[in-house]
Amino acid sequence: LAPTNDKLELALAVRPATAQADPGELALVSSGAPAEGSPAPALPGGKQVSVREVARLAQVSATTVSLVLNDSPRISPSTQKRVRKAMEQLGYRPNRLAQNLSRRYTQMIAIMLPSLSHAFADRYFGELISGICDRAAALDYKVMLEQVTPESIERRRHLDLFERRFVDGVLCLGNGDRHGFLTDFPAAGYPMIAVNNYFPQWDLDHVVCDYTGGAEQAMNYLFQLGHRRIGMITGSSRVQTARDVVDVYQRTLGEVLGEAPPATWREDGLFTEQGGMDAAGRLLARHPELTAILAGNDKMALGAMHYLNQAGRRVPHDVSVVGFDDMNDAAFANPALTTVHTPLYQVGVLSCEKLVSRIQGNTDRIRSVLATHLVVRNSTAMAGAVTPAS
Amino acid sequence: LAPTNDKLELALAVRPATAQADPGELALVSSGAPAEGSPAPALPGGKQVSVREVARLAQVSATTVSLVLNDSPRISPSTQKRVRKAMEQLGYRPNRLAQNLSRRYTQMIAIMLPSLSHAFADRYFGELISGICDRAAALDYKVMLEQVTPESIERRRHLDLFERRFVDGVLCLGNGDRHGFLTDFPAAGYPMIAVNNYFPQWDLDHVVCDYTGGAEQAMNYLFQLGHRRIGMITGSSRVQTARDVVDVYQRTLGEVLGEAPPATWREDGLFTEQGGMDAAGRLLARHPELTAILAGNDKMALGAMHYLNQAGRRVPHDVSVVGFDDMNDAAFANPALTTVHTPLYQVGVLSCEKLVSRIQGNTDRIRSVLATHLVVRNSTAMAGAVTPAS
DNA sequence: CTGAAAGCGCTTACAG
DNA sequence: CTGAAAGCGCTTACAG
Repeated sequence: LAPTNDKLELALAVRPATAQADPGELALVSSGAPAEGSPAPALPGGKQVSVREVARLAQVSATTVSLVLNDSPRISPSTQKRVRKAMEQLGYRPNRLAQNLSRRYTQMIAIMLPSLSHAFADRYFGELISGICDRAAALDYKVMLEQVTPESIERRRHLDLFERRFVDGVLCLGNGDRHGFLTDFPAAGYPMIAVNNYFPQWDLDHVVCDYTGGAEQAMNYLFQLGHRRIGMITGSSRVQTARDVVDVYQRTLGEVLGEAPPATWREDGLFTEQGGMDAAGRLLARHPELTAILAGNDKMALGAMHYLNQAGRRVPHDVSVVGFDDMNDAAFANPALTTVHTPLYQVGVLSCEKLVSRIQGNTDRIRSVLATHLVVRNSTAMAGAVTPAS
Repeated sequence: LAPTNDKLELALAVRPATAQADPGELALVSSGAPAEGSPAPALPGGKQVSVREVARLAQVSATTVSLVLNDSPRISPSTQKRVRKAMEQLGYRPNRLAQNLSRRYTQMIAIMLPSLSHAFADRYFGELISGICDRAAALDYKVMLEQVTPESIERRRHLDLFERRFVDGVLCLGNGDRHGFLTDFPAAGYPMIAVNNYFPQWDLDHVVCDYTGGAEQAMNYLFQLGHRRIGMITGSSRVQTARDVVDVYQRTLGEVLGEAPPATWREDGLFTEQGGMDAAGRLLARHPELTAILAGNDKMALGAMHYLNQAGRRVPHDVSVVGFDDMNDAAFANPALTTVHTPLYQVGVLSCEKLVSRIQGNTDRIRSVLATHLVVRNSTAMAGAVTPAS
């Protein structure tokens, strides 16, 4: 917005109490404010202008107004123009509630997440939601935010969004194997897509990042640097994509070592900074000979680095650390974090797109996988002058 | 959810294609699935059950059903019971669209933010939104997410949410002085609250953190540590709360020094990690004698620490750094960041609460300020064996 | 304490 | 190409 525009808007909207500031400009603008052509939006309490008013002014029926509103080709250009002018003149804005009630859809979708406290305070969800919202806006869908609680699931209220006609479709984020309620949506015929997780046991529509491919790149890179004693901080074992990363870790390391890596090289980090910090502590207390750590997400990686710093072990000289996700601040950690980039924003965009196409009748199965790639920064180095085997 | 529950839900919802897995359990459960008493939610395409159906079954009028639904005291306990049973039996769910159209409100609010790309990928917004959503859920309001673009403002479409009856009120986050459109809401009589910023020039309702108080604590702490040559990385100059922090910095430092600190001790960091990193670079190139830096938010502080690390200047030994916000990862930075805690989650909660009370008729002005406090961690130390004045 | 009727503001067959 | 009428599924005076 140019400053000029701002001032104009301000002047139009300013309250009497503050109107004395800068009288020159205000006078100028306010004389133009009640101009003939300017739309007069209904104040609350005042009567909303409806199709009827428009119809009267344009000398047509309400039906015709509605058809014009919906770009029906059946209306002659001349009446169309007349109707549009009337709408303009009255500042007519179609009531979406009424439209929704008549049509059979709402042009609204919901983002559904588990009610972790401070759920959105997380870049992980933030990126996904950003992508969803941007795409939804482009497709002229509105988006609702819905937190699903254990209690709401138990009472089967998670279907309310559909049953009470709030939305046409739902995008589910942050779910794991415990969330059997997800299957209720397809079972009832309601459009749903699982975002950035998938469920082999339920065969749900989903859009995910390629965690397996990313983990392979990360492990290969560590191998190339000469690392063999590699620990892992795992995320939730109830999330398939998290298990995928562990599987790759186990398989590739097993191949390189010639035998399965010991289970004690793995620790659960709960997907949090604190968890990652604690896990790193347990891991290195038990196995000081580890030269590298793969973490299931960046938050755990940052927690691990925090521990290592405090414990006086230098990253990457003593221990290399690799994260997963490439959150915005990974690049600004000390040292900057080597991590697998997951295109979460794009996952959001694509899932929104797919959901809308499903809503609009497309019945293809949705199994989208977006590529990931390793981003090498400064938290990894050659496995070097390291402690002898303990 | 207990595992048992999950399994039950799964079984109910499972598709034929996958139904062969674990036949024993499925058989058990599926025989119970079509039980008599269970509600039969309308499938899409199938007829939705309406007040009329309930009325018929309960042998009353639609009016009565509606009154029961709205807990009117005018209905006798006996018919009330009868109607409720009918609703239960039919799995009746009131259509919210129809309710909204009849009533004069929607029980929906919108969170409005500027369309920064990846807007939500930020803990700052995340905390606020979490607070808003939690409170809204408790108050039985739904929340919509709306990104406002320069284009939508120019076409005055930001009022659409009200004019087209999407929402009853709006919460505006992330705005600055350029966003004159904010005044349009109160001017049109629409409930709006500015969240975590305020606008002396427009006198809008708002809920904010006490940035001034927080900045005073931070500066006093630095003074106590012996710092005098303190640089500042500023946020946007178009945001009042950001200006408040700069004002405190200038005023208190001026008092201590006996004269205004040089303008060259300040640099703009654009509220981002990268900006903070660059600003720190410019600042210390010009003024290597600075012993401390106050940053307008944590992201800039982390950027500054990243620069200092790279430049071989140790935090806090050589340079102390103080942030603002206390984002979740501040505690896990290396070193852990000393910062001013801003209760963003609570700001979200309170603004939602105030908005709803405004919607429900309360006309008091809203000027809420929530206390902030300094959190001392490891990025600050005594101004010690430092370079002589240059 | 309960019901018949009108209305919320659109859309959609149907008829012409 | 256009309109009268019914309908979406509720709520709300109003009457009794």
